[in-house]
Amino acid sequence: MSRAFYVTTPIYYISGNPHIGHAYTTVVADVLARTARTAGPAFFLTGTDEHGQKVANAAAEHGVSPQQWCDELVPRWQSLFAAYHVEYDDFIRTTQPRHEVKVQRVFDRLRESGDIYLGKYEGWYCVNDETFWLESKLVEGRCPTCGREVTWISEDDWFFRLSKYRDRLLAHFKANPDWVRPRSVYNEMVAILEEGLDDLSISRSNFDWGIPIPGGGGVIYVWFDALLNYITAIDWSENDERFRSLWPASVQLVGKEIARFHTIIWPAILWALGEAAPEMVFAHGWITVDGQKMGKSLGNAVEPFALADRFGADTLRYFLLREAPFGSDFSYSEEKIAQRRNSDLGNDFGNLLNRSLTMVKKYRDGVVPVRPIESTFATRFADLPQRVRAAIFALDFRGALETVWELVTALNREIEERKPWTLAKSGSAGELDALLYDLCEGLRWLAILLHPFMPERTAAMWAQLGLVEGIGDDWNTSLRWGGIEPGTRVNGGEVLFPRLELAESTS
RNA sequence: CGCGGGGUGGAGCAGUCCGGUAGCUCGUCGGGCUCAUAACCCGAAGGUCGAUGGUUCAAAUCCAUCCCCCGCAACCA
Repeated sequence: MSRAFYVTTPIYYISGNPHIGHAYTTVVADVLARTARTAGPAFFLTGTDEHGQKVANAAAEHGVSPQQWCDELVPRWQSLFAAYHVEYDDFIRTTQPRHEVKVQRVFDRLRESGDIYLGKYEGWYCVNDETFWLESKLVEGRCPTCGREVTWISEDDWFFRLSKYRDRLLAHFKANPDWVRPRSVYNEMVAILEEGLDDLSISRSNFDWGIPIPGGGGVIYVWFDALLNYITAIDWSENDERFRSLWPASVQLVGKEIARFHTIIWPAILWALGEAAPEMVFAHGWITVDGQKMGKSLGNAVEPFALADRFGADTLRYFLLREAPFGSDFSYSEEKIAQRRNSDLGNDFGNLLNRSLTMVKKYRDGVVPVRPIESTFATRFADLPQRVRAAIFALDFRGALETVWELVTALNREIEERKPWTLAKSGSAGELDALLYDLCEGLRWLAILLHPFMPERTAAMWAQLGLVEGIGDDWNTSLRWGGIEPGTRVNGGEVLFPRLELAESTS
């Protein structure tokens, strides 16, 4: 049995509320998973990262225990994903026993094998940032990030022997130039490796909100804990058959700021355990606002729930994937969302549905006419599904959508060229039948092809076409020209993407 | 000399790795059509590809220097 397509998002650190960036990554994973499911088994994991001092602090500020804090926040993340029509297969929380026992098991095994050892950590430490600094990084003896005083710390810590894997990592990068994408991130990681690696301190003893180190001696460093979620969730060390059916992951999505954890530390940990590195780590760019990075600390984070209410989740999903090449930063603005919505979704796509169904009703009493003997569309777009799918699996979502739009444009053009209103008047019934059939069939294709991107709107469209099931079926069978049954009664209905009036722009 | 990304018609971007008519979307202007969400279709205008120098028959693309913007630097996707 071949392995399932396994895609992961980072697990989200719940020191605050979710913002649109979290929805972005998760939506991308959802599109991948939905597309993969049209070809075979797929598994989509997301979740929350709940340990560490910042969570403990946030909880303390609100007068609740860290566990209570997490329990209250997790539903917000889950409802965010629901609001964006994300269907994950599993949601892991790092405070769940299924995770904690396996993290401790990893710790024990690596301590036995010698990849985790007890050493002495000495250095300058900034309490505020929870960060150790090299003497050379300090700015006038103070923390380079927050400017506060740093203190000299000397303590016994557990270390992961990261340096041991440096040569193997470098060789892995050289041998697999596409395993980390995009290229810019790959280059950056290679540069880091070429500079050399230090062993990684993986224990913390100045706070206790974390997974206890087996045998005592503090808690496990939150990143070491968090990275392991990708294998603890799929039964590593407990159900080998299941684990082997999913690991190594097909695609692990991360933000570019955490690429080093996922492409250097993570494979090293996996190798220490005797497991394979993921097949691909893709580090995407940031959504920026006015050219500035969006984030909690800047206070310019976009509130994702109100946005979904205002524009519709599917419009946002489309916008996020269409606007920029995946991997690059892109700037966000409501004006751009509205433009995409009106132009691509309303004018081109939604209006195509509307005008086509109107004609079917007007000229053929709402019934899909007889199948034409042959259709130029059948040959012209025979390879469209493969091209779309290939682009999606290459994580070129913009390219995939542009490819789909070739069909949108072709159908609009076909109407213009063959002038059904003239055919109706001149009594060219056969020709009109053939055209209307192709339009309905083309719309059926569009609903299927766009379903991974806009699951809700395409489902509505499916119903308007008078279709009931099969929108998510295997493309190999569903995307053959001529699939819609003659005699199908179309329903029509609400305008799919009503035009949005743009806010008056004075600039 | 910390690391990295970017500067292409009015706006936003692709193209740069593997030199050889500068492409796309939006906007603007003109025309067509009337099935449709003033939507759709056709056509046009508009760029010395950040600057300078170099390599070459040929540079947005390769090399060098410089200017400007931005991100990262062990707990922000």
